[in-house]
Parts: sequence; structure tokens; C-alpha cells
Amino acid sequence: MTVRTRFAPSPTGFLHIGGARTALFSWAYARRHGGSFILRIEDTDVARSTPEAVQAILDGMQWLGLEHDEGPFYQMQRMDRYKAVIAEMLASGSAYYCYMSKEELDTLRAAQEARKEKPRYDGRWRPEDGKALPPPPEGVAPVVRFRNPVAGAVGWQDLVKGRIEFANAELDDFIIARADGTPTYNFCVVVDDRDMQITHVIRGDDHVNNTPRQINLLQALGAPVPQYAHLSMILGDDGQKLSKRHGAVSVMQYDEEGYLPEAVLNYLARLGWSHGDDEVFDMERFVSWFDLDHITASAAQFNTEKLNWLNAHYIKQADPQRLANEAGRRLGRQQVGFEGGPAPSRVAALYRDRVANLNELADAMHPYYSLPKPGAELLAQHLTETARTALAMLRERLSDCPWQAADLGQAVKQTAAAAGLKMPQLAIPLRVVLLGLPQSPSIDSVLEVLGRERVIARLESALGS
RNA sequence: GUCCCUAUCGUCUAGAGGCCUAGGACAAUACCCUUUCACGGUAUGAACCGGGGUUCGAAUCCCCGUGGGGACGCCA
Repeated sequence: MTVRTRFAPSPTGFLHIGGARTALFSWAYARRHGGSFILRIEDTDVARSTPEAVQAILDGMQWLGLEHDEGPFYQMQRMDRYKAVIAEMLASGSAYYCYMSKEELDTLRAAQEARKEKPRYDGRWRPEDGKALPPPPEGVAPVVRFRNPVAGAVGWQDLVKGRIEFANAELDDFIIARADGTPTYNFCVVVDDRDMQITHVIRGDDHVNNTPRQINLLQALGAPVPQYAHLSMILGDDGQKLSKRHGAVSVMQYDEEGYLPEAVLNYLARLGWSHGDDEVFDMERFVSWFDLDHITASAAQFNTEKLNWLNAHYIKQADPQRLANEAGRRLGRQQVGFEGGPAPSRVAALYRDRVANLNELADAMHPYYSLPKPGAELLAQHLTETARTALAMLRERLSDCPWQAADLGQAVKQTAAAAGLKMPQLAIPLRVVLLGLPQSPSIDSVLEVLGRERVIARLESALGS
């Protein structure tokens, strides 16, 4: 049997980090076993689903590189199929019409809660042998409920959490079709998982309570029951649960904040899953290692600092040209272009092991492509008379110096010595003049990359000569 | 309230009864490297929620408690 997994988000918002990890694990499991990964959009909540959210989810998946093999399937386009199954169930007696109004239900639930009972439907419209049902009220559109077994228990061997079992007495007859005829979540999932021949349902922890209902439904339909793996949730950096109001951000936000997708992927893979002591690995290796046995059963707290570390690691390894392109994309938003400046990939190479994200890289590259404007305080502190004298000497020396880091380093050192200064006493003013900053990579490589013309122009402009 | 899940350093985790005086990573601290700032290197501190069992032996198995989380929708 070939493995078939699915990621089934509802398009009511962006793809957040928890959803991304669920997608990653489903994707990896399918890849690991040479199976198929299916994308299904669960948009039956017409009031809250939006096309923008669908696009946001697609964008997020694409940015991460989680490609699906089938789909995206949209549940709203499968209405006829759901309605046909509901009709079958009504005919076979595994589902029935319920004429209870929302108000009556609310009253029932309130009374149950007042008695400290678990709120649930009381089965008043459920047909039983020898039970007299009231006549259907006039003008009330009924919902359709699933006739859940009353006795025994329903359970499964969860691939993450082990054996889980629920007493059927805990489950009530849930609604499978609303009064307007549209099917509900638990029902659509079951029909789709069956029709799409899903073998492994990998989803969030919050669905554990839906699973027994779905299994009962599957069995009523005579369908095979897939394997289930429930992933525990991801908590925010502060240990609080993630929600729209608190801490949950779109994966695309990570792009904006300068993270590389491979860093986010690697971080997510390690959050709740492990392979011994391995921390840094690419997706190819992840897929070859991935299994459900090493997923943690308890919730995990998101740690931005570790993500930052991984991001810095991947930036150090990244191709300078790619980094330059990413920085260029960002600088472009600030109306800064690479035209007329030093080779972007050389500048990126100078900074790639000094920055933790792409925004920092863009900031670092900025002064290479537009004249820096050091603040008055910085100038006053570093451009002292002695410094200016030494810089003037250096300017002379640089006009005929071979333009190679080693020679340039020598030139700076010798100038400092000739002026009676320590190396930093010349190098730092030089940095301020060239880049507008007191720190930079080694001064010889900065000179080399910036180029003779620009260096001399910036020196002369600073010295007012 | 009821049901379900869960519990190792601050954080992510290794650990499938003896390999554990509990390992790795991030973070922290110290030192080294160094023309600055970073990077990098080395070292240090830091944990098995509590109580009962089972066993020659328990971080690992069982029970109870406690903490945390989820669910109880004509949302998904």
C-alpha cells in the first residue's frame, strides 16, 4: 500500500508556524515512503473562508518548498459528492433528521452545564425501535445528525501518542449537515479521506477529540480507517499558546524578517522531532531520516534564538550571489540599487558570516551603494586632527597602491606607523569615512571590495580636499 | 464540570530497565583569536514535577497526586 498523506488547512487566515510544521511532517512522511502528499483546502465555513487566505497558504507552502503531488482540492467544489453520501446515510439509517432549533440546543447545553455535565445532544430526534418521535414541526429546516454507536468504545493506535480510547457514551450524535444542507467538518474530512485514499492522517493535537467521531463515521460507511498521528502544539516564545491575538505569525513574516526558508524548515523539523543529536540538516537528509517514532508527544516552545542561530548558519553557507539578490530585493524597497557600486556578490561574501538575517545583510551592504552620512557625534569622536592628517597620508599612498587586500593592509599599517598611531586609531576613522560606521569587516578587504575610485572619492570628500 | 493528552537543564531535545557520577544544541558566563564589531575556538554552570509501587536494579514500567495543554459548535 503506498502512503498517502494530506495537509488540510482551512482558509480563514495565513499559514502559521504550527500549520507549517504539520505540513512539513506530512510532506516528509509521504516523501520518505515514496508516497503522495495531497493538499486539500477545507473551505466549508463559507462565512470565514477567503480567497486571500487560500493564496496566503499557497504562498507559504511555496516559500517553504513543500510541493504537493495532488490538489489543491477545494471542499466547496465537492458538494454534490457530500450530498450524495448524506442521502445514502439517511436511507440506510446511519443518519437522521433532527428538528431541534439552535435555541433549544442552547437551552439544553446551559442546563447541562448548570448540572456540571458534559454538554451534548440528548438524542431526542434519534430514531429507536419502539420509540415514538414527535411530528416534525412545520417550517423548521432540519439538520442531519450521525447515528453514533451508544455502546462500547472506539480507539486507535496513535502513531505519536500510543493507544487512545473513548467510550462511545462520551460521544453524541454530531451534526453532519447544517439546516441549509451544507456538510460540516467532521463529515467532509471523512468523505475526503476515504475518497482520496488517505493512509496516514498527520494533524494537530487539537483534532484528537474528532478522531473517534471520524472513525465511527468511517465504519458506518464501511470505509477503511487510516492511521492517525497527532502532533502536539507549538507554544510561543514566552510559553503561551499561539493564537491570532498572541504571537501567531504567518510563515511569510519570516521571509520579511530575513530568514532563509531552509533555516525555518530545519528549525521546524527539530521542534518536536529528533534524530539523536543531529541539529543541522537539509531537507534531503531530513526526508531520509524522518519517522513518526521520534516525534515528541508533549508541546514544544518556540525559541527564536535557536532559529536565529540556524539562520546565521545557513547564511554563512549560502551562495553569495543568492544572498546579494536577497539583499537587493530588500534594498530596492529603500530605493537603493546596485548600479554603479561594487560587485554585490563580493560585498555579500564579506558579510555573510557576520549577519544573522538578510535584513542585517541588506543594512550592511547599504553604505556600499549610497554615500554614508555619519552623524556629527561619530565624526567628532573619530575624525580628530591627528586622524585627518593620517587619512590624508593614506589617501596619497592609496593612489598608486596595488589594489589587493594584502597590499592595502600593508599600506594602512605603514601609514599608521608613519603617523605614530596604533592600527585602530587609523582603521576606525577610515571605517567611519568609508562606511559611516566604526565597525566593519577587516579594513583591507573593505578597501579592496569598495574599489580605488570610491575609496579615494570618499576620503577626499571627508577631508574636504 | 466531563472526557482526552502530556511532564528530562531557561529553551529544543537524546534516553525503549543496568551503557546515566543523565549526552547534544540554542541561550548564559569566562577565556582565547583579533586592526574594530562580529564570526570562530576552548571551558564552566544548568535538568529526570511529587508520592507510592514493580524489580537485584527505574529518567525509563504501573498507580495516585500536582502542573501544563486540548476538546466539549449548525468552526475547522
